[in-house]
Amino acid sequence: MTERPSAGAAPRIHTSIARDLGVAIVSGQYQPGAVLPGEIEFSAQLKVSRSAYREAVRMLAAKGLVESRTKTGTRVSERARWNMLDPEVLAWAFVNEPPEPFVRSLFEMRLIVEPAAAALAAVRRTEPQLARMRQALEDMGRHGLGTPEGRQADQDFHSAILLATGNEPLAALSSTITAAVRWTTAFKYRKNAVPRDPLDDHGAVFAAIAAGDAARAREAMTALVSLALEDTSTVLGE
Amino acid sequence: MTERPSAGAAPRIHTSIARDLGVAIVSGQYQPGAVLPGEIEFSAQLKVSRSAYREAVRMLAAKGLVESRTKTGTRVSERARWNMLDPEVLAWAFVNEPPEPFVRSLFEMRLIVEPAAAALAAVRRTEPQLARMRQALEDMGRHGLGTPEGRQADQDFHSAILLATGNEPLAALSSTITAAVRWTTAFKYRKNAVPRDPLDDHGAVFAAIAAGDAARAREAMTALVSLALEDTSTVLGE
DNA sequence: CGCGTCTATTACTCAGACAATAGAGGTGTG
DNA sequence: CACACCTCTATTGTCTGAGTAATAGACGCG
Repeated sequence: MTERPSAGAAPRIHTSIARDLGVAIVSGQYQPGAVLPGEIEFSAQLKVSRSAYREAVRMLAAKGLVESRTKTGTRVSERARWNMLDPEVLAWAFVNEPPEPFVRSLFEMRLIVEPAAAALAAVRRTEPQLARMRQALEDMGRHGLGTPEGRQADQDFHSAILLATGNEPLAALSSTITAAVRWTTAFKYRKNAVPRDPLDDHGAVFAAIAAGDAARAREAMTALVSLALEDTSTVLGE
Repeated sequence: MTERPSAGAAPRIHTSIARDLGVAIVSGQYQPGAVLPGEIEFSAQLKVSRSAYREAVRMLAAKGLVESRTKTGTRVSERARWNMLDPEVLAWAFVNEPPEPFVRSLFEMRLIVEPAAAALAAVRRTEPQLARMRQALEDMGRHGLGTPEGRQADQDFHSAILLATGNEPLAALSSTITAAVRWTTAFKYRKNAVPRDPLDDHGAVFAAIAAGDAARAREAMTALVSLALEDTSTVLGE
């Protein structure tokens, strides 16, 4: 991308409060249906002003995690209302170790979306988009997935494909899927389970997209995600 | 669902401000990169307090529509950062007539996600989930898509299938897809283009899921969405 | 012409008050 | 005793006004 994601942003209190509360909620520390302490009490407890606390709650409400009503208070929404596709919510889910079925669900979603996206991208990709995939692939090879640069390149590769579908809602899944890629990859390396080098898999996808071969792109991407799931499964202890 | 969606909620100022601004942004009234007027000026212009205005901005920021930084001000984010899968953002996009390629993209996404979801649901659905689909189907038949009740039943049907995949991230797409269903259906009827009765298509999907036949469920759902796209296409003037 | 410094602008944070709402519990009436 | 209605209170919502912190851009210096 054109700018670094986590640089230059000063730490704002309402943001960090939202993050802390969000993590607590998605990790089950506050169960759905539970009501948070009142604004005055809770904001005092957190040592912040009521305004800052309220802004944090508004952010969580915008992501579907909580609902506020007068007199009733602010309560954690039922899980079905959570916006799990929101990149931030997904990131919060990976702060603590997420439950194994959840990780599996993410791969299942990737297995549905990414092969189809690769097929579309094979037909619609523009030259600059292709160049971006090539660049990402090259960076992956140079740095390896052990380095932050390499992982960034991995995410860029997947993101570029979704972007190349020319489908805005699909592209919106890009941030979700790259987040999933990021956390699962980091997860694997945290466990010191060094997997196969996935460079060949990525290369096959790229070749198919470059050739404009939709069917082959779909197959190659299916293989890629399946193998990534296998790698992760061994780490999850199956 | 267990509760009415739009009932019992008192109109809160920050919510309506967020809605108005959100609509203005997604409809292109504020271009990406444009900076909004300063907090003090803009809140005065909107005749609300700074707190209410700020809470509205926090909500928009949580959905990726704007970014605030000191000195720079609050500016509209680039479209790629927008969380188009957020149900509210999607709803805002349909307040004004959305561009035709966007509607088409939504159907393209549904064509990717829903058949796969139907296939999963055919294998994993529980008896209560099946009952909910049956109920929704029945309601659709009784009320017809011309009535709000019938449309609600249509959404419930699609929602129930996504829920029955047992995949939480996929289920999160439920609110997005039902929103898409809702607006495109309303759109068709607004144009007085009364389409075929889609009840048979839905019935075929249900039968396949009830029978546990994943392949047939996938095909039936593909047919359903394709036909819905055709109906919408004629309205869009092709 | 490059680079550090200064300043003005902007969002951010805080504090305290009042309004509006909804639930609880009491009250009156049949 | 049952039930509808009313009041009362706790909680979020809204407003005002002030002060703080960060930073983009101007400015001056080497």
